[in-house]
Amino acid sequence: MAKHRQKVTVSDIAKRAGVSTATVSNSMNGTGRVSETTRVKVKQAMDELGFVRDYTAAKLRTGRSRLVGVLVQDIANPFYGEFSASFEAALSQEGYLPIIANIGENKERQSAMIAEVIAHGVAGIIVSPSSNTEVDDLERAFAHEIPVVTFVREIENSDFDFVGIDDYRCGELAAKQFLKDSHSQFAVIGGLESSSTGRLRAKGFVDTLHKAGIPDHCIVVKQGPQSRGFGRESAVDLVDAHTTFTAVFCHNDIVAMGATAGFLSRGRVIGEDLSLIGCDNLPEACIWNPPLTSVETFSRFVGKIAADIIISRINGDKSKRRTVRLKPELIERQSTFPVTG
Amino acid sequence: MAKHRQKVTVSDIAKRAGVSTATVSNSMNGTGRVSETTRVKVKQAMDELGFVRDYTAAKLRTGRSRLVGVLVQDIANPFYGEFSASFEAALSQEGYLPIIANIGENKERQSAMIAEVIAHGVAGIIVSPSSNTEVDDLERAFAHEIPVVTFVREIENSDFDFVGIDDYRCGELAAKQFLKDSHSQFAVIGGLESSSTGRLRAKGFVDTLHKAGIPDHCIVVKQGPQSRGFGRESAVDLVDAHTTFTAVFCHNDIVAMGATAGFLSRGRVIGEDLSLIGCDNLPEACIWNPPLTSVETFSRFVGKIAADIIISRINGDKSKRRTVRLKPELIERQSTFPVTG
DNA sequence: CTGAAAGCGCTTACAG
DNA sequence: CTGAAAGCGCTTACAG
Repeated sequence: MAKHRQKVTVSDIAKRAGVSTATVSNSMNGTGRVSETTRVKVKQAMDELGFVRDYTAAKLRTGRSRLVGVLVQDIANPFYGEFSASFEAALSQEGYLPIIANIGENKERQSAMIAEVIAHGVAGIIVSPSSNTEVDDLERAFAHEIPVVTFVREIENSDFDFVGIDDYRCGELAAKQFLKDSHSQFAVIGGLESSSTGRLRAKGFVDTLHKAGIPDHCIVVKQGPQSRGFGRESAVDLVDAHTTFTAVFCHNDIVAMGATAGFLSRGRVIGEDLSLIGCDNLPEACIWNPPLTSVETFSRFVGKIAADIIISRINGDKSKRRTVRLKPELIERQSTFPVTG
Repeated sequence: MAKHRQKVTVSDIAKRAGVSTATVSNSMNGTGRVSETTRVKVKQAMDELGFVRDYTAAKLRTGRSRLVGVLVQDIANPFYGEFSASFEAALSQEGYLPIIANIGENKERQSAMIAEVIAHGVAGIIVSPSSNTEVDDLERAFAHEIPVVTFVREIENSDFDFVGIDDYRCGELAAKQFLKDSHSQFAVIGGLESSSTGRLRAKGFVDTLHKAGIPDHCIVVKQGPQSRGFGRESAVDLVDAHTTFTAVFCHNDIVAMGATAGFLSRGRVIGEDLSLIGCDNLPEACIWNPPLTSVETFSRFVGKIAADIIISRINGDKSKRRTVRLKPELIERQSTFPVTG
């Protein structure tokens, strides 16, 4: 095992290579003009001494850093897992690394974590805002001139760049599938009115049913968090309350998973007694029981695009607000089926 | 929207509060002795001016930081998602934040990312090592006196703390279940010989079968990466090669998912034609088709314990190597069933 | 209990 | 193309 060595600094390299610290810095950053021979000498000195640069010192001096703050509801949700993997890949290709924090639906923690990542000197922040977030809550970053990109959930009337899915269309696609299958009584489970995704997915669903002449009393809506637990409880509650419906639209696949289990616990089998549609099309959805009909929301694209936008903002892009809304696609599987008779 | 303000520094606070910078620093860090009245004055000045401390400057001066590097194979794997959520929660409670990087099975990227997080000044590193990783590959961190904790995959004969599961026992549990169900021909899919998890899970499985008198020619082993794709391909290959077996042990649930789909594409239905056991007991496993029998590997506990260990090391704990191997538990569901006749 | 000053490791005008 | 020196925002002996 190697000895613990003293930290090797730019000035050590400078001495070893017989040049100034300025030249070492220019050489490793590709700035200024450095002759080819000097560059080689510097490189060699670095290798010999085992130099590891200190971004911390560089950040202090320049104000620039290669860290990006990532604030998500819950990294354990596979949607965010896929998102993060894709985001991290794009980021690291450009020499950046993510600092990740879970914030749930907790606005106070969101504010605290924004302050925290700023204190750590991030060059930018991407955030899937907690429900009820208003412009002011993310304001602090602007005061520090740190670019902010929102994703998945949009903050209306804000200057924040946004990348996500057309959530209204998600609900619309689900409703159209159910109408095609001749359903006439419906339930919606999950999604918070206080988040754009919750509001818009439900609205797209309900509006589309209304347009098809379905009256309000044939649609029951259970709003709530995007968790397995909420999906399960809601399913049980609906059955126990003798609510009648044959088609269930879940806010996302995690909720759908909970609901599937909840219905099963009350003897209602998805794909036989009930049709069910989720949202996100998680990789596992195709082997669920039954294989889940779900609306694809392209987590990996969202991650890639979010990375592209934040990097361009970090690099000084001052153009006006950018919003990207991907078109969702419904993937039909065996959890939905036509009503017969 | 607030004006872009100048950065507020400790010396601004000092001026505003009518004290020295030393007093401001002591006041916010709880170091030295500061009178109650002074502390209040300083706090007030910070609030008025909107002070956000700069950890970067503090790190440069003290050498201490509140960032931890997290290197995983793939954050999109729900096992690592659950792990990270739990790890981040425990970490942030102590005022630390994770920098996350995916490294896959790429040793070069692993080395590069270790250097990278060190350059970013992390206080510690936790890593689930790429296959074939040797002590030397993680050595660099020690040279910088940065504590390293390995998880999931163990590097034998190393000084690195380790937290993970008893992988040999995972294989043993799966084998015992199959034997109890009277199977006599077996397949193993996934897991690399060059990683401790791959090697030990397979070994535990095969050893247990041997002990029960099962000859080698009744066990086929398909080693490979822990991916859906490998699971799918292997399943197809096994069927196409007319290999006979009724019981399949998959390295983890992700591989099991791919294998399930692969077998299905060749007309072999898990739970009817074949018994299958996965590893990790992902939250979704209970609603798969069929509900998956899986060995629980306690991702959340692993995350919590990893956080506890790295924090104690950061805080100067110099005691000898710590290894934690959690006992796995088999959760029986409908993907396994007794052979009849 | 408080203040003045040095220094962490970089980068960057500036002068050569 | 290169070098000497200042300074980023903190913390920490040290002197009072």
